[in-house]
Amino acid sequence: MSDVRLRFAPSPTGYLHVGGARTALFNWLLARKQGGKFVLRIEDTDVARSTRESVDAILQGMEWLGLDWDEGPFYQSERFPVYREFVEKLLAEGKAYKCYCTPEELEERREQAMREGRKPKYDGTCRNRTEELPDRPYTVRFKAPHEGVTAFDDLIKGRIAFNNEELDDLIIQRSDGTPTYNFVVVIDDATMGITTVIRGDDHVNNTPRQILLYEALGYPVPRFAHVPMILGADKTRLSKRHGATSVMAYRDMGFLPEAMVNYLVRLGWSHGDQEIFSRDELIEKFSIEAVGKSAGVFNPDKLLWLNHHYIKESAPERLAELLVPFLKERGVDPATGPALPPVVKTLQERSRTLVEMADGALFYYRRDFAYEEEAAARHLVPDAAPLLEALAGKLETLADFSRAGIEALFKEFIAEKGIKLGQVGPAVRVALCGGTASPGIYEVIEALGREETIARLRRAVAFIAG
RNA sequence: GGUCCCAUCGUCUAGUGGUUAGGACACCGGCCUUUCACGUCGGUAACAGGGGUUCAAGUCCCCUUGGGAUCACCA
Repeated sequence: MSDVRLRFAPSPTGYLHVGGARTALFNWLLARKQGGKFVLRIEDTDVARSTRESVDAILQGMEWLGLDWDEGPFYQSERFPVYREFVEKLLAEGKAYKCYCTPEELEERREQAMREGRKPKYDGTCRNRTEELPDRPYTVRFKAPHEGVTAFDDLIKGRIAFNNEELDDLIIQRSDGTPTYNFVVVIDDATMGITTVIRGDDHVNNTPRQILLYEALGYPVPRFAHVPMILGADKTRLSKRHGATSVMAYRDMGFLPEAMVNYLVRLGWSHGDQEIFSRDELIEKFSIEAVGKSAGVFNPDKLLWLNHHYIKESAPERLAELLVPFLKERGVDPATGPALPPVVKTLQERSRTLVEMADGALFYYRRDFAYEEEAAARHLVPDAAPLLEALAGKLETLADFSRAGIEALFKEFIAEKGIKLGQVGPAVRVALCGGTASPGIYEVIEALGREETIARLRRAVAFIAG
């Protein structure tokens, strides 16, 4: 147990995307590794863009990935009084001031500054105003120092320094009385006792002004770790046009959460040459310092490979359960055919996703499937009919109806007939599965069961007969 | 444009001054095999460029180039 506290603070304006999920994962991992607390905070100060559905989608994504939180979710929209209090405090202490400049004036000065080649920052018109202007709308600005340097040691990027003259007096409260982002993050992280802030590196430029705020407020400055963003194949920010960006979309495409977690953590982080990590191993081995500094390209192929790996490793019973919705989507009720776990077992090695597995399982549950034309023409030929019929007869009386027993029967059968497996195997395969790509025929027969196997063999015989 | 960040195979990365620059995905070949896969063996493929520092530089420093982030009464 330690007093380390981390947080994930998404704004609920959409689903949980892979970038956010990775940030959440890093936070969660570090919290678990150090025996600290992981708090979840919903940044919904922008009431117009925030939705309940989005909050639910984010929570659902976190749950799917197995990222549980110890405190929260806290909602910023419920903490406005707290923020107001801190604004008043800064105002009273002279660390903030009321600014009466209108958006139009600001915009105009900004443009003029740009034209004259100066920095487009607040000119400080109201900074030293002594009298109040009642009845005029105002924003509250933080009085930032104009000199000196604000620096911090980023856990990922190393030391980063900014000259304070680059910063201007940021607005902490809008004219409608609501607080702004850079202010509430600081108040929240400070009052929630967050010790390490892990977030996307699009926030590094916000960090110095936030540090100044911590100092003005008298709170200790947390440690920062800015994680690089995730890119698409063309090296631009990952977006929908690169494919799915929602983690739940990956579940729907048949990915396992452990594959997603393993993929996400290895994108930007490594531990020697190791590629596969169990959850416990990650908690043990993860370290934020080992996260790389540069942005990384999201590689669907590698995700697929990892998913395939975890599908091969998973218990058939678990996979069977996860597979049901995919089967139903395809109009198959697994209760009407062979038991699912044995079926899954025949498909694990050749399925990279549950979608592929569901497609591969269809033939087990469809009795009147059409044979693939070319396969039927090549293998369901007159010569094969007596062999299939003989096989059906032998199978009827087979005592040991297991994979091994079935294989022994086939060996015996081809020895008797003086043929090779290649002369009857393909026909059996087409008869049973409808096509030429399938699991091994012994496994298929075992999974299908005696009765169904015989029925399919005889159906093929009838098909050959015309 | 200002500020800040980044830079090893196509991609994810190992590498903390001395390596035949390693692994993984993808790709290509061999083997295995009743199909498809799995597996296995092997192969192609990288230090952005230029200056320093050093006996020695992918590793340290500087510059260039290239990418990116950010500059709101959005988060």
